[in-house]
Amino acid sequence: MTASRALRGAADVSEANIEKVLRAAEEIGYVTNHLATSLSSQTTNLIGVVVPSMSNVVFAEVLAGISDAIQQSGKQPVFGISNYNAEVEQDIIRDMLSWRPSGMIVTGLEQSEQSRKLLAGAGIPVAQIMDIDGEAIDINVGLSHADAGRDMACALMKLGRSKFAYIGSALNKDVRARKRMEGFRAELEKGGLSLVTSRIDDEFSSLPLGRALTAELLQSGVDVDCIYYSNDDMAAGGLFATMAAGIQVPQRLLLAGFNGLEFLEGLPVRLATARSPRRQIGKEVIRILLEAIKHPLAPEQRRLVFHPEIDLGDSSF
Amino acid sequence: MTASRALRGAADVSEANIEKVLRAAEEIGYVTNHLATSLSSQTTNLIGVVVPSMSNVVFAEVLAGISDAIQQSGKQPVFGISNYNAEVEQDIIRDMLSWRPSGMIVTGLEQSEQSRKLLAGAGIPVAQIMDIDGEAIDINVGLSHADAGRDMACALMKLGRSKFAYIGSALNKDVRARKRMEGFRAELEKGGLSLVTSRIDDEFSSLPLGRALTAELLQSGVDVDCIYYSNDDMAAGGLFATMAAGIQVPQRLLLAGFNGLEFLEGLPVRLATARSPRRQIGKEVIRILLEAIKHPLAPEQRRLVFHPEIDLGDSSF
DNA sequence: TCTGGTATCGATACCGGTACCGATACCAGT
DNA sequence: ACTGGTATCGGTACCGGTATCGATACCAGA
Repeated sequence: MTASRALRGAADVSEANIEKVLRAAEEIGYVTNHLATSLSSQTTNLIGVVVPSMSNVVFAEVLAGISDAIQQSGKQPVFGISNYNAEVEQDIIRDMLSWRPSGMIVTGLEQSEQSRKLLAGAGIPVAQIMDIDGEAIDINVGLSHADAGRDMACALMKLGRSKFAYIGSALNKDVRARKRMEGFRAELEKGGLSLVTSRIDDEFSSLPLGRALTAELLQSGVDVDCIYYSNDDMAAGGLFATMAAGIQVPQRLLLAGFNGLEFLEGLPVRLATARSPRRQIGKEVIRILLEAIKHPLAPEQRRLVFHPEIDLGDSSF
Repeated sequence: MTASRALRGAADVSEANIEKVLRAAEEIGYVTNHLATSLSSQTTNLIGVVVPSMSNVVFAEVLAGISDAIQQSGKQPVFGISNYNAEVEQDIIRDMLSWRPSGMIVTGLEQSEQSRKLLAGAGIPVAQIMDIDGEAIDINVGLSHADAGRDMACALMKLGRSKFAYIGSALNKDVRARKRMEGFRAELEKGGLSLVTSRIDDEFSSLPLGRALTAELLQSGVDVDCIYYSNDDMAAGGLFATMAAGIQVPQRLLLAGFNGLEFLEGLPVRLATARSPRRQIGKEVIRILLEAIKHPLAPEQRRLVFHPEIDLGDSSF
């Protein structure tokens, strides 16, 4: 017991003994067994985090935000990747819960029925991030993607654009991209307009895919003056398709994406986009979750909504 | 005990009892306590994985490869991010070991003395990935970055280029980029050449940074016909700087990067690069590690070297 | 000298599983 | 009836810590 206390820096141990224990620990290369610690104390320092993908910079940055914010707290994040698959997600959640984490963070609001039940019944704070269009289990930090789509449509119409196309990918998997598209379309219709055409692929979004779909659309000869993309990667690909086709962006054709990724700033043309507060979401969800671990939170403290700022880039005039 | 056996699907339990136990478990929402399981059985299904960054697509893809390959095995990866900081890495390693994982994967060969001691003394298989230029603790899967730099220099000289510049960033942190640069320079010198100029920044590599450094170099008026970048992101940024300056790539100025990232395929010009086998490294290190967990491996089985293939893109003629 | 307070220490019972091994039931063979 | 094998089950110790609480030593004050 004295050794245990000494190692944990607890009170009620004499200096001499602390010294002795630490030296002995050093000597034998002692490493705490967290399994025993956690089992015995009935608490862990684990925070489970489930995201759909890591190749996507957006989630990489959310995780970075989480990593940073969690540093001081003594907690440790454990990451899982669901590959946009609800069943995989459910397995990951079940597995994470079996380690008795002190909190959970999952992406989006669309978990399987079983996942929701597991999370709700775990007796720990659960945060759903990125999206707020739907009903949350407990804590909810994110933005309205439907609104993001609407806002962009609104801004683009204000710039005088009227012949819109949409280019996206994997909408069946990426719920949030779909919500943006639907919001975008709804707003167009409110303005008396509608999508002239669209291209939607099953693959995941990427720069080359954006380029290919855009090239195809341009070749089809349809007359459009603005393309809304599922995200920045796709839009950047679109830019290169227009460059190859000799089309002036944004003068003749305005391209708009979503996320406000850093690499946009290096492109030949500054495309329109909306900045998603990725790092901030990571940071804030940790702050709220850590509080919730300490004591129950009021409903209004369990929800944090961000409003992404639209950046029209070179398209602003 | 019967319940324990039934839940684990072990032998020696009657059908009737299995049924009964499973139903009861379902009813009370039983979730295994992995802490207890692991403490008792003295083994875990955890594999610790430490990478320097996740925003970098390269590591995201390595992790994806690891995730995929590990699926069937019943093991579970636990990721940690060191932010290119050896002290942070050491803390992460110590913390991971305290969970008694059955294997560890760390990035690169340059760990702190203490980290190496911890890993070597953990009594589990340890794999170091990405880099092979140095001495490994146990298992080593990767490529020679020094060779990658040399090979690229060799290929570029063969194309008749002679006035070389280097543009890179954060070389003090990114050891592998530095090794490429050094290999590149060594090979130039072997060919009787040397770097005309170079630009090295302290920030992490990014497309905008590559663009800025390249623009600066171009403005300085130094006469070069080829720039070697620390990686593809930087090179892509360089491409946009040359486009803005009206310089023909690759005819007048050849740009070369490293990694062979997917997004290069969407750019207006196909830059020179060398494909790093990122997913494969992830896949193979898991294969080897899982074997090593089962039984000790001979030295030659503990080392796997990849040879990145050079792709000159549009520069090939 | 006795009492009570403070600082320090250690015995013991868990935490929730699994390994190990002995117990039990049942059946076939002799 | 007895023996031995097989299938199934459960008691007990233990994994490596921590919580709890009582024991001990020492000192100041009455």
